[in-house]
Amino acid sequence: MSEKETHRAVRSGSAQDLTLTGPAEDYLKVIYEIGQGGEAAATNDIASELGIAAASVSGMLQRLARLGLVKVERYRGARLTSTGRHIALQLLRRHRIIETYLVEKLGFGWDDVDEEAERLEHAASPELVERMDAALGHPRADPHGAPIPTVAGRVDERRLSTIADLPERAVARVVRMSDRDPAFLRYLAERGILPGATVRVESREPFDGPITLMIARTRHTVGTSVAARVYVEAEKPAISRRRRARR
Amino acid sequence: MSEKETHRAVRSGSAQDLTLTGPAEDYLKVIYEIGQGGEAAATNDIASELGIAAASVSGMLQRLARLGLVKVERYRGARLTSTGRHIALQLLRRHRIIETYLVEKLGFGWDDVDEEAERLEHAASPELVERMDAALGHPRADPHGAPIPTVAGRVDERRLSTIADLPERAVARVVRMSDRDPAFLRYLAERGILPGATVRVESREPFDGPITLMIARTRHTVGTSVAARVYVEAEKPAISRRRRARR
DNA sequence: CGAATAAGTTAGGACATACTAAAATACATC
DNA sequence: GATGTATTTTAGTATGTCCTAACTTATTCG
Repeated sequence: MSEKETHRAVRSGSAQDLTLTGPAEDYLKVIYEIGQGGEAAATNDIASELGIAAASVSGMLQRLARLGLVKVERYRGARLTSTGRHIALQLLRRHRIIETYLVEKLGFGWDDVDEEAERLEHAASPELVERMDAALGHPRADPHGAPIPTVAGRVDERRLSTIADLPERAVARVVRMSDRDPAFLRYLAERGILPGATVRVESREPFDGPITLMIARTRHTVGTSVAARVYVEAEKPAISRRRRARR
Repeated sequence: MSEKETHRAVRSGSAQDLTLTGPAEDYLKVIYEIGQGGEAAATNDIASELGIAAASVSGMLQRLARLGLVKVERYRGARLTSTGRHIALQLLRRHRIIETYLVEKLGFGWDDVDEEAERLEHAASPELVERMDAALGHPRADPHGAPIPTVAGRVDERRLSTIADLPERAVARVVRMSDRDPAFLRYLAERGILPGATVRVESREPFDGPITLMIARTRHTVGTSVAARVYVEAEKPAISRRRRARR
């Protein structure tokens, strides 16, 4: 049977018969996001990501551990169990499908959509999410380039480099950007830094100085804190490959 | 400033700067629905509508009274203030627009949609609801015939009669039906009892006995508890009027 | 009218979530 | 390896929501 659930009627958790509250789901999500590279998520990092006090996180981690969703090493941080991971991925799936739906079908701005999805993801039933997914034609990524996990919980977890990692003269394709801050997203959009765009690093100032980029034949200079939040992939341009093979 | 809100991040309440939790919103909604005719909503009625203990309602009513959303007369029931009424109407607007959207745009069954909307209405921002409303072309009623309040809080509150009120040989147009119970809605749909349908009372058995109806040239017999949950409006059919006038 | 019943309220708890303040542990550095 | 700082946990408290059990008020009916 499921845990006692006092307030919050939330649709049933995907994996088990387990029904989680909205806040509990949020913990799992940020633990997943922080712990991407396999490391444990630190209490403080979870707290600052959720905007709550570290002490509150300690308490909740114990609860999640009791539920078998995370493993906690005292003073060392938390790691998702496979059940916890599965729930987190379903939540990400929900979030990203909802975001995409709001942008594609209801005309929301890409900078504006995260907050709305943040609330809806806890209320939307699996059925609703699958219907949205079908209406969208089963997209692979959300408007910010984040990959959408499958119902089975599979997702592309490659660690991408950011513009801040690129050497001078490198050419790369923008894949994804962090999506929380609307002002940041508007800043990017104004400069054509969108998923799919090609950027070339013209020059970099030392000591984490500004980076000058060429985007769609226009030069733009951005700071490192911006550059570090834009993920890119090496261009694999079919043309140059073919050309090389021919020669 | 707004009330302290511990858990539950809910989009801001429409009227004031006041932000309510989901459960609190639900109380306002059922108090509105019960108190339609201007009477106070009894504690027990609220409790059974929400599926909780009467004692819990007493407590919550005091809280809502403190917030200025209801007026409570001890041992006599609760009545919405104008602020409370406004919030309740906005919630109904949300609920009904969401229901309509889910049916029209995402292929949900009309019998199936209430529960989903029940959860989403607490998470959807006013902006989302307005976008759905626009996408639907500003419908006046939801799929069960319930009128959608305007943003200003106006709504058709005429008290309709039900099939159970109709005398023999009466002809009426189905306007609306209660929407909670999926099985009930499927039962109606199978018999063509849908908003807009015309029904004629063929015969009624006394002592609240079954009622035989003619719907789209087919005879159906229904019990009074069904008949009492289907709201109708007098047909204003030029034909039958003319006939009577002739006699 | 007065007693039985129905309806509503208070008392006392539980649980999930959050807080602050104080104590415990870990880490980094001399 | 001792010590200072940063991180984490514990202790104690608050709020919203709900419960059961016991009490109070209202209503109904002989």
